[in-house]
Amino acid sequence: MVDTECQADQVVGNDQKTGQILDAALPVFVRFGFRKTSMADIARAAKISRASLYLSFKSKEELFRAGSMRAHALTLDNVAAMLDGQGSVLDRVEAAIGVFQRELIAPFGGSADAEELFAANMALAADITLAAREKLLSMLTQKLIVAIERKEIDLAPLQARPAQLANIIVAAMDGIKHTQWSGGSGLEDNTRLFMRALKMAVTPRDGP
Amino acid sequence: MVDTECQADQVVGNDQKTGQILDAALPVFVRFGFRKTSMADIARAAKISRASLYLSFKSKEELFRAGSMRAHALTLDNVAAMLDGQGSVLDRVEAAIGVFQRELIAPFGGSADAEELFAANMALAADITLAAREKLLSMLTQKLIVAIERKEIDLAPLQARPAQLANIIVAAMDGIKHTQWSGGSGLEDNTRLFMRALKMAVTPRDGP
DNA sequence: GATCACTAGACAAATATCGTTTAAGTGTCT
DNA sequence: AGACACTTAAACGATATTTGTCTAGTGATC
Repeated sequence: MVDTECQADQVVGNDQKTGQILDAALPVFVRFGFRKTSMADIARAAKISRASLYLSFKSKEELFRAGSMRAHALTLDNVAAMLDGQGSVLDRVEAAIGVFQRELIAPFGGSADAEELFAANMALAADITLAAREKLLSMLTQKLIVAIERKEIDLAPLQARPAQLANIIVAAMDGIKHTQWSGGSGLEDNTRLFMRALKMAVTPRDGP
Repeated sequence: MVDTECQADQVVGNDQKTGQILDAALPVFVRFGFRKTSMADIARAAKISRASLYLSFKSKEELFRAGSMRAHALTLDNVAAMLDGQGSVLDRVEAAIGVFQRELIAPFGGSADAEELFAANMALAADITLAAREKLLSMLTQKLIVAIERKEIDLAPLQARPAQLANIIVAAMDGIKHTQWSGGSGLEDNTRLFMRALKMAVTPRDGP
């Protein structure tokens, strides 16, 4: 599909210059959407010339793809950090998903242009988004497996395998997100409610 | 310079349709600035066809002028209400100026596009902005005169006439505004500080 | 059925943007 | 000084978008 050779370099901080450009470009994209954001806008935000942009990225599309990739990579780092933190598995999972939501969904939250940016992302960088979702899924699954081994949670009553559980968590998160876009109460509230229910379902009972 | 015949009709609620359009258009202008806002954007926001926009406004410029006029008119109404409220003159003046700042300055606050919108406003609707400033000035002056008659304040120590005092209040507000645009602490804090100082200067002393 | 308010769509002209190229401007290293 | 890498402003043709106008409708109300 897409050549991944040069992209990996431009994701985080490998190339310092591209990183700075993307850091400046992302807020502009978030604010104006893809279509209304011009290369001149990005150049101004990054405090370099428009010509220099084309030294680092060969098109607006590639720049956007790199930006999307960077945003996803940085968020996944933070998600991983959350999963390695303190507390019970499900608390950490909840916190991790909170990070994922806040950093990749909330910024575009609700406004009309959010749709455009989301659509552009799917049109130009669907593979990146899906890959990030896969990564999130595997990280969650891994943590769940560890928790099961430590008998911190028990999936037997649910008759679910770890990957399945991780799957419905992410799916629910996604569903809640889209619900909220059509106007609802709180994005985080619904997520927490779901996690609370889940926690009750998988917590081992010491009793008979 | 500018024919004021049809403008007065389109300011507040005289023509209901134009009012609805402007209410929808103003946030779009505030968000994207004049240049990046297209007639299609406004039509979408107002939930009417692009063609219909031209039935109410003969150009994007005229629509913007009408929008600017409406914003100023509505704000001046609120300012007048504040000036007719409770409390001492200077408290009411402070509150009124707070309204003026919040509704006409803060929305465009600080961001890079604010400059563009402000510049567009001055290029296309300078007369409206200046007229609003005149109106504000005369309203303040009127209230100060009444307060002086009631011996609520005393301008003699300052050796200032009411119009002069109103003038420096508005001028200071303007200066504070521009200072804050270059990044500072609080717009309202500085305004309040100024008003506090002013209050001490004009409050009559009962003593010897 | 006539009238009214509105709309979708097409249209030329004006404007904006994209991506490329050129020539010149930086500063650094030898 | 000269070679060098890096950046830039300016200009370019090629598209793409926006503006403002116009026509041929649609649907509701009288």
